[in-house]
Amino acid sequence: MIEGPEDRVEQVLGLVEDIPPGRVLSYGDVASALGWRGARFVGRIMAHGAEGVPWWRVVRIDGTLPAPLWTRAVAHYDDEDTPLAAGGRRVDMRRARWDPRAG
DNA sequence: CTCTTGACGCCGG
DNA sequence: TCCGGCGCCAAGA
Repeated sequence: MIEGPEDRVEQVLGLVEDIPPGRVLSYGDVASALGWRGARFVGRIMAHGAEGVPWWRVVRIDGTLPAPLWTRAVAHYDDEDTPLAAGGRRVDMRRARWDPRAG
């Protein structure tokens, strides 16, 4: 199976769409789940082609997102009852982190 | 080809 | 807990 850049984008977006409401994955989680180690590369894909996918379900390892994005994401977290921590300033990774293998 | 730029992550202080 | 520094790796200039 030969994988080009296009396929990798498809794999990332496909996995992101599978994340259940109220749960999240870190950029690194997405990368390792697909067998890579470039978390930044996942971030780059999200920044460029994440239209149409639940982008707010992919956060940093510490449960945060860049300020401008966090502002928009909070509304979704409220909808999906995503567990937050630190006074609503970050996702509670211990409870919200999803295991792609367990499904 | 070299240098800069990130929706990242780990390690000190 | 909150920065700052450094490594990482593909894309663009």
